[in-house]
Amino acid sequence: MKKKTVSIKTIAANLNISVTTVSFVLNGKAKEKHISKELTQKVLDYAKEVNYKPNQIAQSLRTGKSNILVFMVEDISNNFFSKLARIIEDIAYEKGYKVIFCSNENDDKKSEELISLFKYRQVDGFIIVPSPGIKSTIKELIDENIPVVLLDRYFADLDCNSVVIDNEEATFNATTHLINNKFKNIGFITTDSDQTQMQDRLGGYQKAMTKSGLNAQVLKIPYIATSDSRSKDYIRSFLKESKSLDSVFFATNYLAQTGLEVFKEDAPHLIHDLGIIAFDDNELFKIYDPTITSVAQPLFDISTELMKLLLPLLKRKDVKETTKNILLSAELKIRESSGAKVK
Amino acid sequence: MKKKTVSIKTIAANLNISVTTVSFVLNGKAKEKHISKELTQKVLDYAKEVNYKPNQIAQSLRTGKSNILVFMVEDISNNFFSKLARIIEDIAYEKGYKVIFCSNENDDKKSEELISLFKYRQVDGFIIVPSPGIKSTIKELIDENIPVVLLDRYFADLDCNSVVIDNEEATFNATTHLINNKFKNIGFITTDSDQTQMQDRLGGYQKAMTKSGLNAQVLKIPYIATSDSRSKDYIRSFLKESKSLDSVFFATNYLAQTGLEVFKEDAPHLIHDLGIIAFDDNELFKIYDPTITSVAQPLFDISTELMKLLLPLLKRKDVKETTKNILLSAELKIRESSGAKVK
DNA sequence: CAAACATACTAAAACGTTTTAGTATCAACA
DNA sequence: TGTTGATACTAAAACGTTTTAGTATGTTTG
Repeated sequence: MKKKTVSIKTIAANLNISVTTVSFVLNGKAKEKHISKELTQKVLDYAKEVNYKPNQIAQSLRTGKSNILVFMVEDISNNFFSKLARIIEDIAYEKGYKVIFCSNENDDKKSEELISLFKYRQVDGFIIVPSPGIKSTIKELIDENIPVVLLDRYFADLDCNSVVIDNEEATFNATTHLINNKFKNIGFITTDSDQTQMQDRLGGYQKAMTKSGLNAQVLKIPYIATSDSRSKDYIRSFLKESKSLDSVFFATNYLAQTGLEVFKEDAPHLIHDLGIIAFDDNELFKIYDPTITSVAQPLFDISTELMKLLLPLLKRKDVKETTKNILLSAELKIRESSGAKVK
Repeated sequence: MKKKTVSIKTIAANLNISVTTVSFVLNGKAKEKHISKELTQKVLDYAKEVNYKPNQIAQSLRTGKSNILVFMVEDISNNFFSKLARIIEDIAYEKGYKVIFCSNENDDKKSEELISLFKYRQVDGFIIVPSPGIKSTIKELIDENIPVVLLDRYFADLDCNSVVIDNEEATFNATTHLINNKFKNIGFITTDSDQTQMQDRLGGYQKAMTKSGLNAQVLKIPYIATSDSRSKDYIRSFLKESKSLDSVFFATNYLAQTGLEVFKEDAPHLIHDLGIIAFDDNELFKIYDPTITSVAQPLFDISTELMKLLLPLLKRKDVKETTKNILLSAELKIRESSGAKVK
């Protein structure tokens, strides 16, 4: 009935030895600390018998390590981030870390609150998709020697570990692919954001257009208008204004989704008539009609690189010694929607 | 340089009072414990000045509460679960709880490992999508007075809080909808699982078929074969064997995805010719061609009901007092794919 | 004027670990 | 014979809180 949780203390008491000895044995320091073979075995056996599990809270308090990592993204329900989360979860658990996920909605205030929250919760490390204005907060973390790796975007003039894809290369290649397929009036639909990933994506598109002597046609949707209804209106106007468009490049997965919805609602034929490329792949793109060409980020590589950066930092005394910026290439999944079916 | 973290002890020392007093004030017990207005204010002011944040690990150790909840699902990268996660995250944070997500892959061993892990990590409560064989593990949790709410499925003969949708009603209605639209040879593609949610879904389908005097045609794909390639083969055979099928009902979102892929690969016309319903909605279904009819689970209601059950338990002494089993209705999103376009 | 009560504050234990700085015993060496 | 060194073990502090059980005053009350 009164099933007391078994602690090191109870083990020590029941075996008539000190807690120190028990602790040493349980931490595998028996040899080093000159605990006899017999006693060591006795403790081990007894611990197993009573199913002893260390109280990790107590361990954390004493050691200052919580074995908890934070994975902070824009929105955990976004397919891209949840897929990453799944992979990171596996790697972390294998290494004895648990992961707390949270969504910052790309909002500075929320990001800062969450970071502060977890800092005082003594988490061991952060993987962060930073909102635009938290450079100084990130810097503080680093200065306090707390391991951080940035994901998806970074701050140009902040020396911080990061894993991002080569967005410029990706959109350059994708745009070039459209151009090679005889598309000429390629519209680029993006968000009005200063963040590196969006700037780079825009840059790659512009570079490809310029290189081919084509006219860039860009729609920047204010970030506030990400709510479906309003961004649909922006897209509608854009399509109306630039009547000559023969193809559209969506710079994020949710924009692609919204855009396809607009097509579906207003003029279904556009889905077949226009060339379409979406940034970020989706499982359903390959079974859409037409199948949708997309820029697929290497989920597995991103996750493993993130953890390859973060894990060593957790052991390190000085976090700042070496910072690395990993740049990965995205893969263009060429499907029907970018095919050579010019009007 | 030497930025010592500020603790209750340093506050007490600097103010020349006892830690007890500081603790009382900081916990809002000043009045109750007869701390004078002046001193109370002094402590409050000083704490703010030095930006004191309690060490939650220490608090947890002392109080036995971690303010951490576990949200354990089959696969956090599955759209259904990640959407739920996002909502639950918000509710939890608002109430001062953090959430650890984990994926059990519907595997008993992994589920048990994770539960054990978190139990000894002193999490305050669990939301669990249980794998088939962990009834006794769940029972142990309850017996140890640890708050648990089951999600999506449950154990028939275990008295445990749960939030599930009325799967039988949902598939009954959906199947009936197909029947009303003149479909007669309706195939039901599901997994070979004994779990309640799958049994109920099958049951609802069968009930509707029987009621209309139609012949049930069911494909049960072994759970092990959930890997794409093998389940595709099962679906292919099923379509070949039952040549007369005029419609298909997919019992899970990943089966729908796999099925649509098979159509796309083998006989694209089927997507338009067959009646199609998928269990679980997907953002892209409403922009597919044809748009796909689906059974949409009420994500918001499920999440809020889960938290409405769990939160009070966290405060309660005895978890077993009242257990509630919440049954929610799913919504049939009627779209083109189930329309009256019989061959 | 003593007992009772209210007010203002605190010492110290407790939560369950880890780790430093020991002690005690015995053998070996010189 | 006394120092050195290895072996086997432990007491107690520390991590930062919360909380129980106080103490020391001053103020009513019968």
